[in-house]
Amino acid sequence: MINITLPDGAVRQYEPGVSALDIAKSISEGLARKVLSAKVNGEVIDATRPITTDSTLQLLTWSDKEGKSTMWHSSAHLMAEALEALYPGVKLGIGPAIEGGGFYYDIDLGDRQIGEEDLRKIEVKMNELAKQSSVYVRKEVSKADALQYFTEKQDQYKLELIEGLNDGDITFYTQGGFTDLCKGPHIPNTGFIKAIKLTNIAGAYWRGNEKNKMLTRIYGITFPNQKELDEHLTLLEEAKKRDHRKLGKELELFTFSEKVGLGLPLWLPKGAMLRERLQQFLQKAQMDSGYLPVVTPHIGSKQLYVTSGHYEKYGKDSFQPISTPEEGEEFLLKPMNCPHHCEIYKASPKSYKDLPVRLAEFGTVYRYEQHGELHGLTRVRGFTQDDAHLFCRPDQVKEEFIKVIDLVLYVFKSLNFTDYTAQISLRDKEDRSKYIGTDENWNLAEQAIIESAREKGLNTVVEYGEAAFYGPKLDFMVKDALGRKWQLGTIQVDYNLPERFELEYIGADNAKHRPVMIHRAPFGSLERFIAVLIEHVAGKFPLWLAPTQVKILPISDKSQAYAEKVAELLKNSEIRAEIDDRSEKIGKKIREAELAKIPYMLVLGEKEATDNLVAVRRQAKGDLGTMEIKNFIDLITDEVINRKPFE
RNA sequence: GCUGUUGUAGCUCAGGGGUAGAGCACUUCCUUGGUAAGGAAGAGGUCGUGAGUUCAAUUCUCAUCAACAGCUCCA
Repeated sequence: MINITLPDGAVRQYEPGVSALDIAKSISEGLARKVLSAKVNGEVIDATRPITTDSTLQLLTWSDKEGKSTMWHSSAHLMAEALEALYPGVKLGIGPAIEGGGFYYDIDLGDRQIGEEDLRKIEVKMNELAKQSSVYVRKEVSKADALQYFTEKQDQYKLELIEGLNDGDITFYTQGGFTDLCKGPHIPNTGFIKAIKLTNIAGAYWRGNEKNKMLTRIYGITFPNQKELDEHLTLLEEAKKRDHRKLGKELELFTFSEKVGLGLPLWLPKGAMLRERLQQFLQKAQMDSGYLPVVTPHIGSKQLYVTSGHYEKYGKDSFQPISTPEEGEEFLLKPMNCPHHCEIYKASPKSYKDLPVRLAEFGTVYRYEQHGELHGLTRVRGFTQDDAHLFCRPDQVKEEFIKVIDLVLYVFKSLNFTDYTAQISLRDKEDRSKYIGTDENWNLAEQAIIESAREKGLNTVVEYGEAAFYGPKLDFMVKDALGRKWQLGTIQVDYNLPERFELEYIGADNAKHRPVMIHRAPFGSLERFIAVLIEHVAGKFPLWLAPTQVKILPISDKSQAYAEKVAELLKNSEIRAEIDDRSEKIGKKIREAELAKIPYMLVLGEKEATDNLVAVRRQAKGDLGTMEIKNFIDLITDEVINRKPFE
């Protein structure tokens, strides 16, 4: 007998060779019907695999992340089965579950093209196959057999995958008439898949390489019942309503113009006010933390970027140099502020007592982004970084780095960004050719980041190959309405630029030393930050940021004079208020202010004018009753000072 | 840049081989109304751009530009 330890600590005894599904059945039939896969000694496997030794066991169902993942991966196989049935000769690439939910399969349809109608047909076929409750059968195969199978099938993609695998590690899974190369795990049978939705078709390069053939990727998602699918679709609809591109237009925050150029946002008055609020907020925090403001031009001589190394790395993929008409001098639109700041550092000799020097600038930069990359405000060609560069002594690096983490966390906290991941972006483990600088410096920098993040107790993930070409980064990633991840705050340790610019300070020993540079931007860029902010708050900005805080709604033009008086009082208290003096009914004025997501509305009529009161209405909440003007001002001021969220 | 989808009024969208329509917004007039849409009239578009097919193209075909989804990229 073997001992099976369950998550609650209970230990049960079974015959060797028992499966997770058998164990589930021994607990309850109901549970057994829900088991999708199992975690045995920390490894997720088929619920039907035999367990032969003492083990810990967690039964995975739809409520577990890994359970969902198993279901979706099996759904990808089900889709592949349907595709083979509908389109004989289709070649299959890979078909995994996706982290954010659902699955895809990359396929080569040859000369065939498919569209939306085809997706519906495939869904029908999948449903038909699912109903057969075909069992997913696992089989270990030798490399030779695996190669032979897919050679007969003439599937070069699978053959390529098998070539990269070791003999002995290869398994096939078969359900119904379909067999795929797969390491598993899978759900017990296709009958678990009750609701299917294929969402979209897109192109994807084989193995993610631009030089390879582009395959057709079909995305889908499945659920154990129709209700959950419907809920999921509703949720997607809701998310689309929070899209910053849609809200940016509706709330008149920003716009784009083809004539101005792609990816070059135009900030409208309300958006500009929001932006300025954020800038002032961060400027204040930076002033308090010993940063010094600097201002640098939007272009810099090409030589500046040759020195920094950016020209060699990105010169070809940048806006090309602009030249003077007579002398043929060459300048680049600045794609980053660091080189300029290095030259500011160099403007005067530095003593070790001067360090750290913290130079801050809201620097607008221009980068050539591939056409297909442009995306609302999150990926643009002209944007403003809340940039700063800290020049410090090696012994100050960690302390400074930690202070920067604190600043980023302060910013995130002030804006209620609680759901972020701190990503430690290091060099690619194999390919180091794309990085500049010595191994020694890289190791120092990577070490500094890892230690600082650990000391701050950040919840981190390490990503190899995500470092900048000159140094490792600590990136703060936040998701948008649709769950796509974006990098906002970033902190980078850099030993390279100080060398390239020959930055120095005189140490206590009266000798020259090289400072270390820290790049940091808590927002990342104002554009991207605001985009994510809009989606997070669904356009309902906290009062301290709201472009218009109060809309004054006189009931008729008899109350116009009183409305103006109230507006004046609010203005004196630095409250951003507007009067809606149109000859419209109060109901309509309220409706429009509600839709514009204005936090507070003041309904002013003859009653209020007589008693010197304001009737307050809160967006989405309704009538709050009347109060003294002074009390209303206090209410607003308190909410602004404490940076309360909208609720 | 690549694959696919889309492109009609300021916005959201309908239509369709015989040179265009709705709602909202806008302008004017009437209305002075108490917590999510008062009424009337008016103005507004060479149907993304260019070419081809046709007696005739906004509609069909091709190219091109842009947006969207994904891929690749992201100093």
